Amino acid sequence: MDLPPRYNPTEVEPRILARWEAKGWVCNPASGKKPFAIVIPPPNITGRLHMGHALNNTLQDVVIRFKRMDGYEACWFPGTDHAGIATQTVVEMELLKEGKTRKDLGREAFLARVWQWKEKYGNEIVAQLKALGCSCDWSRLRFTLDPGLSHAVRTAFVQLYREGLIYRGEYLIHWCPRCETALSDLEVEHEEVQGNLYFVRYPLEEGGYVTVATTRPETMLGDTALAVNPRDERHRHLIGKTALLPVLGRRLPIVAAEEVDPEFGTGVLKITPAHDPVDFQIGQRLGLPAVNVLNPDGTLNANGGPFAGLDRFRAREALVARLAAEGLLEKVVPYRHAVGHCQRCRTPVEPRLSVQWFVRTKPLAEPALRVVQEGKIRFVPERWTKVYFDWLENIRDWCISRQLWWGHRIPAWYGPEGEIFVALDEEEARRLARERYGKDVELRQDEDVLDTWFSSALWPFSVMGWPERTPDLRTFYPTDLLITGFDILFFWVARMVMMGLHFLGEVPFRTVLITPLIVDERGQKMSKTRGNVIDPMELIQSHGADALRFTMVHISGKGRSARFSRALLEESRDFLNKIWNMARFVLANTADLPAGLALPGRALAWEDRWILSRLQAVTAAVRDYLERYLFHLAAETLYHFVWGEVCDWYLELAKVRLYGEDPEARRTAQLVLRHLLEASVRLLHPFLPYITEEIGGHLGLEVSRSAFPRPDPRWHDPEAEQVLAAFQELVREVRALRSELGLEPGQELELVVTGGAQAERLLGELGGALARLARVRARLAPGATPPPAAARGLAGDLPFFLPLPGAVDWAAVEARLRRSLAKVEAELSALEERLSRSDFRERAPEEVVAEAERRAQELRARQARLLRLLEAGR
RNA sequence: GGGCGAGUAGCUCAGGGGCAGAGCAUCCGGCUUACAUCCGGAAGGCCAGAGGUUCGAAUCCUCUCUCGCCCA
Repeated sequence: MDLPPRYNPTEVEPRILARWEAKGWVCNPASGKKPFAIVIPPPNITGRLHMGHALNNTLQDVVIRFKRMDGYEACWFPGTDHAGIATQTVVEMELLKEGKTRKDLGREAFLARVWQWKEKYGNEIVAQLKALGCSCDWSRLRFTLDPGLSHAVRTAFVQLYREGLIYRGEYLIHWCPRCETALSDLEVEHEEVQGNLYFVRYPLEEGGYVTVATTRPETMLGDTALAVNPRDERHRHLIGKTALLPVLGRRLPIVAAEEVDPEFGTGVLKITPAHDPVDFQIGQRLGLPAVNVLNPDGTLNANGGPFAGLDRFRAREALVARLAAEGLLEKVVPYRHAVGHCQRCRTPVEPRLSVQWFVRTKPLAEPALRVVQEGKIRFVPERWTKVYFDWLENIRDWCISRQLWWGHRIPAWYGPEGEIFVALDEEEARRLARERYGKDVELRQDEDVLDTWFSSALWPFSVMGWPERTPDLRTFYPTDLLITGFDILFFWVARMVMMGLHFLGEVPFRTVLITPLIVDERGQKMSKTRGNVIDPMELIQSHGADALRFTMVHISGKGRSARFSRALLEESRDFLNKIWNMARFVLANTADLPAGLALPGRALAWEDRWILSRLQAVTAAVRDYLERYLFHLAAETLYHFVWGEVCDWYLELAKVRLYGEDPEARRTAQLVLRHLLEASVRLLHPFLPYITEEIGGHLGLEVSRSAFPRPDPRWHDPEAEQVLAAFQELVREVRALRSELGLEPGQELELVVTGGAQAERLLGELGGALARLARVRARLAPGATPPPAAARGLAGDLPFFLPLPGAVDWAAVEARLRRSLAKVEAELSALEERLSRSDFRERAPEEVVAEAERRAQELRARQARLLRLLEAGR
């Protein structure tokens, strides 16, 4: 067994991964084990792994591995998302390089091209997830456009339509002129931009004019009225009069509308029902016509008059110039306002009147609110509950049709007079049409596809084969946990709850864990434009997936954002190296351990009892943290235990017996070391699957399929913990004195302990350990007086001195003693002040008072000893 | 405008009514046969500010300030 002194993840990880790949993580819904299920937030097929994925999927894998080891039928359902707009755009860009557009190819050929692209690049992210160590059941890998999932989408659509929860109609929607599709409210991001407020004069029919302020003058070509607030004294007289639209001369009635804000602009509002949501409302109410002036690509249509054919922003310039020339432009003032941008391509969106499909959300939102109120779904951290409530309480209908080609085509067919036949497939639509018309008629399927999030909303059950009542569905639905970012709380989480409840009558998951957003080390959001994006695959290649995972877990406890830095990654790498060397040490020193020896029944040393006591406490804590999804605390606990206790102390203590003369004692130390190593790799496995599996291999253990340790209260040993605490204090004091006196670190000194409760034990049973860790020959001499050349110290309740050959730097010794004294006295006086107050004694819990008294007594003893040492030195 | 989060050592952050913690950085000393990706030691804090609750507040409550975010 010849392990390199430095852990090399790039050699280990691919090897372990191949082993996992060969065996798989296939779940069996009929195993009879308690199920535990997670569905993955399906990454886009266009995507490559980013830091958010790394965080998210690491946490999911931590839970799945923990549950699997803990005896659950733990199933992690993986899959990818077709991502309508994103994917279509990527392929369109590719086509553009060949000088073609999707329209040149036609729908069928274009779709063939997208599928080709998907086959080639669409599974890259799956490979990346595997590299990260994700133990998904890859045999259950799904894609949102798979036949089964497409069937689920059509089934859901048809049912919702028949229940009246999906409708079609002409409404004002958000339109992206670049993507040339409708968008839902959520896909529009508002951004403050510097624009202008244009003050335009509208001539009145009776002579004179009124001035209207607008940020989008080009839309005035679609004006069909002006409006003022009826309570506005300044303008009330205008109501009922008629204005004339500049350039086009259209007659515009001046109407009263409560919506008009008298404070904005001049207090007169132009009404453009086809291009503004508020105007649309007013127009609907007052029966005003709506004039659409925009083509789908953002150029002005025939209604634009002389500006027809111009892009909306060019048209704006041209129109403003024309108004200025005609003396109708009163002024232009700079104005900051929020403009909606397409989430995908950042193009400013336009409100546009068009016929679209919508989901009636109120009836779906109500149950989704209730299940969270009733605690059937729990958010972690809990504060996200409120955000979820706020959105659902103010929910608006969801525009689900997209004028794209890539996606689930809307299962609606139109008859000769525009009758709608919504059906699972064309055959059923034909049947419905035949029933209606009494004969076969020409049917045309709706050209549009569904919002990608519509299929995502069905994900937790569509991956399990719904609408069939599959064994997976019966066993694993509802799933237990969903881990995702807050950015898709509305897009996805809320909608899954709505759909899950509607179609299955049960929540899709019981707990929603919301992860922070990964930002760079300066706290900046990672973005391509900022150029601060970190590629997790590059990190995996340099430091291994384990190091990345540990870093992700480390920062996962944050609130809204979590800073990633390479320094943290290196810290994780160092930890891996520490684990590796702990394993190396244990393996090398236990190679001769015969099989069949067991720990129970052996005479344990203090340090054995101590570390086993600590192990059981750590095991209990880690389990508790994992159950509560407090991953960072679990990881921190293990980090401190492995490095700070096992490696820093126990391994060093074990060396005494490993290199000693007593074969039985040596065996005991070996057995404890093996036990510790094995327990450690099991505890660490969910976080660091590769290195632990590799070490497990050397122990003859397949860690990933072994049992997660359970705490054993029989090991709980407060006495041993106390003894070791005293021991550590003594070692630290001697080391500190040695360092502060500038003594040779390696030089063996004599240590004389002159008192203290644990003294005998420490010098006797732990004498060898003391010699090794503090490099001293220790002896007990109660009441002994130190020679003039001696450094004095106090460790806990143990006064001691180190006789030194030469002169002693008394100033250094004194400084140390005085520092200790100052600390003791500060604490003591605070404690005495507290104890002297009668209300403390009366009202504080008994044990707190007792503890304070015990502590005060201890401190007084310490103080006395320090004073005596200081005095003696003079 | 409404809401949420953060403010603790030089930096990044844990902790969350009863002794103020870690890692990194700094300083001093060490290649001690698991590990220099290491080991030993030291220094470093009015826990943003002001009130309140409490025997006791970094921790709970109120307000203020600063920063970040979400929704309109």
